[in-house]
Amino acid sequence: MARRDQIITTASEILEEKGPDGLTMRAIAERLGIRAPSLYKHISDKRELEVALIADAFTQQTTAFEKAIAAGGDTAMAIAEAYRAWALAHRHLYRLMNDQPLPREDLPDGLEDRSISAVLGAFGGDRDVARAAWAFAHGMVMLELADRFPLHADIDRAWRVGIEGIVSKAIDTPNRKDPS
Amino acid sequence: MARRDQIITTASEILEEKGPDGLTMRAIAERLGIRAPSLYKHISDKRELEVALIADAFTQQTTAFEKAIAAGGDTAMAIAEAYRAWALAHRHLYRLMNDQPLPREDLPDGLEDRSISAVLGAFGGDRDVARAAWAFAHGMVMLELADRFPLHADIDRAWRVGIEGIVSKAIDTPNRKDPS
DNA sequence: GTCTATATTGTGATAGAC
DNA sequence: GTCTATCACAATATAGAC
Repeated sequence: MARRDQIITTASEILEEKGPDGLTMRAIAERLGIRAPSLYKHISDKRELEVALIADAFTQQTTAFEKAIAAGGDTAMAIAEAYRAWALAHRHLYRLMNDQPLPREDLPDGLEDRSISAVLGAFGGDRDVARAAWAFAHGMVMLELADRFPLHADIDRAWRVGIEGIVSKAIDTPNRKDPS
Repeated sequence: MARRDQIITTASEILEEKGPDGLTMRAIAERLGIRAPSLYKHISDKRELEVALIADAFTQQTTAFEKAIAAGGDTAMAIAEAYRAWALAHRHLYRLMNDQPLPREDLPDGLEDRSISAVLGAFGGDRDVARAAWAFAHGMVMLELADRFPLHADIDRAWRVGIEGIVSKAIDTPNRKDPS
């Protein structure tokens, strides 16, 4: 594996283990057995590293959606479960990729379209409904990651209520298209 | 105004203007015309300051809900609009208060109950439905604050779809109570 | 492609004089 | 309750030798 790829892989491991504050150039270098300044022979700055992590994350997430849809069943709920599972398994990466504007220029070509078209069918092709479902899922995940739900809260039922309620609006108006 | 209160007020102004990275002890002191070490005669550390900001924020937000409800109309949608408006007007404070576990011990007594009971009626008294609505609102706001919606997205319609869809689940099962 | 040495900048916080 | 002086630490990044 090329050194650059090792650096990115190592960075992603450290991010998940130690959180964003633990992701320092020194920490990456140390785990690779080299000194921090040597990293700059392979990447130009830390931001380039973050962007690479975000791009990888999106590819992973899209693949997870496609798998969930291929498995069949209630599509919207299956996507929601895949969304939650992926986020909880990559909590720091999830925040990194969703807490700032998308670096679209640096994402693999066509990835965003691939992700959207995988998911859109489950919401009657209505992009506003799909966006509402996305926002709901994002909110549920962020609140769970931040430990903001009370202990006794029935998180599974909140997911069902939200997804079913929003999907029902898609069925009401199945032919709406996105303005462009 | 007591010095301690001046410090908290100043901190909140700086947070909103410069974001969390701009909120330094030196910046607060400078705006007050004193030196940073002097702040420690009034507060014990920076965390105490943050907690005070969070407590103030909750009081403000709860009052905003109560006003929206008192104004009448579609209650759930009115609360949603108040939620969005408050968050957009206090973007950094909003993140500070929702991105970490609640420091419940340091909040004014009864405030959380006051907020919940104000809002719960709009969701048929069903706490899971109310939680779903909260998550939806949180997700919408976070994505809007992070600039993650495309320019042409119809954000108002997404809000309507989400709130109406979730509220409809409350009407389906109006008598459900929270487990305790 | 790695190293050492270092620049630069920043943070929260304490000691002790006045 | 304010000050000066300073600690202790950490971060990203560059220069230049090897």
